Amino acid sequence: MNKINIKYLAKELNLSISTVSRALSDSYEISAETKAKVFALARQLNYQPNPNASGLRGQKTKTIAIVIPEIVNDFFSLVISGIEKITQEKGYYMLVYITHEDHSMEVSFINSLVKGRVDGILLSRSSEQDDYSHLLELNDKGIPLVFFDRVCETMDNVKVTTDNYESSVTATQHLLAAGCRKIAYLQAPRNISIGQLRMNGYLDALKDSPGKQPPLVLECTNDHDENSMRIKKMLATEKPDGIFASIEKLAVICYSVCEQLKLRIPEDVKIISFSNLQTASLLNPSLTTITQPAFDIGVTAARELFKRIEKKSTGGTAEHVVLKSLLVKRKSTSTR
Amino acid sequence: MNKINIKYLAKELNLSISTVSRALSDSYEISAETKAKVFALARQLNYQPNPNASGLRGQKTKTIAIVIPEIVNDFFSLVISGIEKITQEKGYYMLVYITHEDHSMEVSFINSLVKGRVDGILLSRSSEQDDYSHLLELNDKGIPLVFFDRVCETMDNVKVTTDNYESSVTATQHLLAAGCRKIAYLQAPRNISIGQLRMNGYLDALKDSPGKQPPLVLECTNDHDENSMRIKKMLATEKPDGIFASIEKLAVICYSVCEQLKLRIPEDVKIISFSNLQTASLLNPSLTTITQPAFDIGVTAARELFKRIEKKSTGGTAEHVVLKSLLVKRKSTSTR
DNA sequence: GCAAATAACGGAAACGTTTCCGTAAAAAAT
DNA sequence: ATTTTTTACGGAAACGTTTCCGTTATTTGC
Repeated sequence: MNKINIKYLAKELNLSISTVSRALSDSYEISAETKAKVFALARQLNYQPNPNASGLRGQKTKTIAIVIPEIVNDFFSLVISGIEKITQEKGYYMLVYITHEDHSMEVSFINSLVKGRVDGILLSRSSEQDDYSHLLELNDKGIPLVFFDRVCETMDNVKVTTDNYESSVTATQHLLAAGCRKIAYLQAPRNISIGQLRMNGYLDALKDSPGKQPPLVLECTNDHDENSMRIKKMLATEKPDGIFASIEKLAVICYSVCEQLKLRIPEDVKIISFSNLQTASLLNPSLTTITQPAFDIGVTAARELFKRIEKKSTGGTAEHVVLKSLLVKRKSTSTR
Repeated sequence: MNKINIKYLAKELNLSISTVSRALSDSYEISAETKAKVFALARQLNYQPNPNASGLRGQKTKTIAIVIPEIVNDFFSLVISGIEKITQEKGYYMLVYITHEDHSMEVSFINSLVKGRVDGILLSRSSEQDDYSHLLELNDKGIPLVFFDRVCETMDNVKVTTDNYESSVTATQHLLAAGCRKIAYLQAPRNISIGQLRMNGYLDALKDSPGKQPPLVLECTNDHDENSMRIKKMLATEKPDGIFASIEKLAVICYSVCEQLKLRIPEDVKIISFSNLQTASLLNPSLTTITQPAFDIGVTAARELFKRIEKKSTGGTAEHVVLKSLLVKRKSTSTR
């Protein structure tokens, strides 16, 4: 039924297959009149080249893959938006894969991509395991790979992140300036690359502070209820007057826990968090955030990827693009 | 460099190409020993079939497309999650396209898919224009198409929606029971299929109410600031004591506007909205919602799609699956 | 005015699968 | 003991492109 292929066009126009193909790709070898005729018929019949055939022949797919840990999350949604914008501009397709923070899913998915299903990959690592042989294989096969947000420090690929360390310093200083004397840091589970940077920012800011208050780090897990319990216990025993959540999810838990413990925000405890929550300003009370330029991260990462795809030079200058996050002050850290 | 194909395996094992291919697909024509040998080597060399080649030969792509109006939205994120779950189970890939509520983008994307890039399509319509010839073409070409949420009523494809009408009745009755005497309905822009159903529920609920209060419908646009202005004006002049937002975005605007006008929620005006906001319970005040089973919508729609893909019978029984939404009562409609 | 360059096109190979068809040997049926 | 069936495999076509190599005409160079 789908007989509108090059062969059909060729027969219809009394031309050879190669001529039609060349005409469609606007080759210089074809006369203007012939091109016009071919284009006219192609448009009239709504000819669309078979992607499998061109992909098979040219080893191109016009498709990129994006691998993320989760999707019900405004940060990743915004990143996807940004990537999608560039992808559409370039006329490419976007394959989405969600690892659900499961390293083995990341591995199996990447392994299924090494065979030329996509022209390039955008990746935010699931959990920061030491094992990244599956990613090295991509480099071996020459498939461009660009990291964003949760990168692999030890690999020599392009990375797009934000100024995690500096932002953490800023956030901590903001809490200090708001009068906090005991600031707890909620550490996100298993993601060394950004997690370590953020924590270092917190630690260093405390170290440089006038009061030199000792750090109070609460390690969190991937389990919501477990985190809730730990935070509740920490709030009850340690009684911090400031909380710095390294990820949004933990800040949200704090809100619930504070309500349970009848702790008032910001009077009893001030809260700040890395977050891209669209409704941050509508929360009760509105949440002070370090907001990452998520959309720009997507745009930038995609642009970097297409540079490699088009140049076909995967190696070489492995830049590290760092975008700036923004401190948005709201009521959860207000002094009154 | 990517020389690990069937031909290579065949040469290595001293077998013919066809034998290897059949062994890999577990054909009954191949002896157990041969299969074992082939599998062993394939696994050892991490052989992955070339998707373009199999796609070209078999007209299969192991890929589906999902087309949505936007992605920075918990409803659609959750739907994607559900779809992705099934897609992973089936070993398929998922192409994502965002139309940004632009009908022409929907058309051009669908047109680029008719040529066998995907085995099936999941679609939530952008704006409900009358023109759906591009979708009819999919049926002509035999590419399975399943609608979800924003469906095309007049087409004979599978549709997965929620009980929009009944939920709207419930929501309106909830406001009535909370004592509202003047309930405004915020109508979402341009999407007849669910929009009309939801509004009808509101209208009918009012009609059947004891007070028989007249309807108060505010038509909204796709422009945030414009909506904000209209809502502010409506609140100031009409002074409703209840607001029923047909989509989440409009409810969020109400929160901002109410703050500007110093209107207290729920004392001065109660608000209910269709919404899948994850942070609904953390808003100031927490928002009463009609919550759609977004994840289930994704799962169901994907299952329906795979039924058609596997049966290869696009026509036939075009069911309409209706899932139930849930009324979650929170403070924005509390009576005290 | 003849060799050389160019313009415009056709034939066919190649990409990696899957599958139709064929066929030798072994097993089963008569 | 011969015919028929089954088992297990090989050869080659086909999917729809792109591109390498020709091959004619026509134009250009000298």
